[in-house]
Amino acid sequence: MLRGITPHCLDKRIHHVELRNRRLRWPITRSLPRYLKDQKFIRISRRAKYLLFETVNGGFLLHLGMSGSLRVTGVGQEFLKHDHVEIQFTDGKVLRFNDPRRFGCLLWSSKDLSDHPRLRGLGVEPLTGDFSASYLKSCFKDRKMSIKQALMDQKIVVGVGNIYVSEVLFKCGIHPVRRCGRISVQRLNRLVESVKIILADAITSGGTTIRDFLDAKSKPGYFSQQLAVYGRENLPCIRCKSLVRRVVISGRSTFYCPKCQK
DNA sequence: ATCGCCTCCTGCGCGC
DNA sequence: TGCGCGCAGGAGGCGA
Repeated sequence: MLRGITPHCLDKRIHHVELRNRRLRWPITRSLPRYLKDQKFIRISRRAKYLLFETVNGGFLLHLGMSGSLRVTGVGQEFLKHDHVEIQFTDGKVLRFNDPRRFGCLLWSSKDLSDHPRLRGLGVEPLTGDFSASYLKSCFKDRKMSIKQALMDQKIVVGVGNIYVSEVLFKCGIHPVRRCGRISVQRLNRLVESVKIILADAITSGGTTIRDFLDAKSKPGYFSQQLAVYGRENLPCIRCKSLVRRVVISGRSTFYCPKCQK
């Protein structure tokens, strides 16, 4: 994602910004076109599920929600349904933000973006050394919530969504309703390993490649045929053939094998 | 402090 | 064939 966008947008003069629909999760500031005109993005980075676009005078956080996507195309190309923002560069390229469900957001701030309230208090990045069994042990100490909820808590670790949490817990053999504070360090080690493998896998197989950004609509980054348990209620577990169960935890479907996961 | 539940929105798949 | 309903997801925010 980041690598696909950056070469087309970094250090390019912004010629014009078109706001076609401001009503996302939070309204996009009306002033965005004025703020960005004649500026350049001097840094484009990522934190958790946010992309950070910075100019010398401020910048914005962009969250894709679950249905959002970014495209790089040429000026004058036909708009797609749900293209909400277009940023035109002086070289004739444009960046478009499309989000059918409008769960995403674009938040302008004139202050240091890394200090933004939306980023404050976020947990560690899962694919770094900060995410470890000892880290989880300290987070989970005296906590009663289920391991499923704990893994999806962005204040603990970022990037684990509802689909992948089922996959992770299946892979390491932990029951989704198990209390997080009552898991041995040995099992936490397996859990950490599973998170890293599942997420790295997801990025490789479903993550958007650089090529996808040029005039192609990118699809959500997961493919149901590669999911081991998610969505497989009453189908045989791929490991032991027991029937996969579905439970609702904090309002979200959760899938697990009653025999493989304890 | 911590946790459970509701909410936003659109597209899709299902059943009638 | 067509319509309408219910569900799916990330994460803030509120009430208990």
